[in-house]
Amino acid sequence: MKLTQAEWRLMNALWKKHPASAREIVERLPREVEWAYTTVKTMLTRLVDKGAVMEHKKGNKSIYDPVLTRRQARMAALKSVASQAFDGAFGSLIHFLAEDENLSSRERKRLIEALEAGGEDGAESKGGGKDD
Amino acid sequence: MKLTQAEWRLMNALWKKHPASAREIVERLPREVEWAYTTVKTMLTRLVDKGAVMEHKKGNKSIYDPVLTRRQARMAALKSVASQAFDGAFGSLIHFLAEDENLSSRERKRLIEALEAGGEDGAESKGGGKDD
DNA sequence: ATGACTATACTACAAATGTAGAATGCTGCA
DNA sequence: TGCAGCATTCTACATTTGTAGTATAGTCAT
Repeated sequence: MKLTQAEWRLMNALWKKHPASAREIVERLPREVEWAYTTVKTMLTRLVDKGAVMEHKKGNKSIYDPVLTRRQARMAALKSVASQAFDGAFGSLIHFLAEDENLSSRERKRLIEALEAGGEDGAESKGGGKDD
Repeated sequence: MKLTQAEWRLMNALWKKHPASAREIVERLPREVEWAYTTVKTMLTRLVDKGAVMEHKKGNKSIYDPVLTRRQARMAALKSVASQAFDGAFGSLIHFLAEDENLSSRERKRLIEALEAGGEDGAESKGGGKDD
């Protein structure tokens, strides 16, 4: 499931806390984003059509929940970049990043740790992955 | 400079070897991509308009060279994903990848090495980065 | 020269994306 | 019990993206 720029904004707001009404979502959007309420509604409808979001009526008003998880969306975004820009090779993407000289050495250290830890399928896979 | 999916295809073909004529580019596209010659021309024109490619007339025919380097394009793509999907934090993006259990431990090892090596601003910054 | 190609330039058009207004309907309060 | 205000639904429209056709013009071999 690929999200567009505008859709990411919406989804980010929804993932923050849900279920949420359109009104709540509007309020949570970053300051720079000044969308009309109806704009948000339109996009929510499109997201529902795409199956990324679920709509549920509480009386006459709609509340929304994500169906697509943040993790899934992130994965999809990265896969798409990898395939376009790195010959589909994830490794090559990561390598590119690892070489980025703008990465601070603090970051570097933390990453190395994450990499070392990530390998052992210990804590992660047992369902504890916070997903949305 | 952000490239679209189709533009990535063109640019990938152009980066392979340049300068190149539209005809040559068409031929280098991956098999699945069966674009009409004029389609490629149209897109090349758009890329020239965007400033990603440079056009140079040799007699009556056009030959093209990338202006945007592969490295730049990759950076831009990753920045865009980071900003949309990872709160703008590069580190967080990398972290996400580091945790991906599908990463083989060979990959993992290579990355750790790259990270350890990448820190020392040795060979890289002195202009040796192969760019396109 | 003229015909067969090939290249370029211009135009077209559908689908996706970003953005929002107008019409209509509910709802709670003065 | 009617209106002010918010929600929902429909419709609209500009821009970007993907894809290609047509018309025109240069070129090379006969």
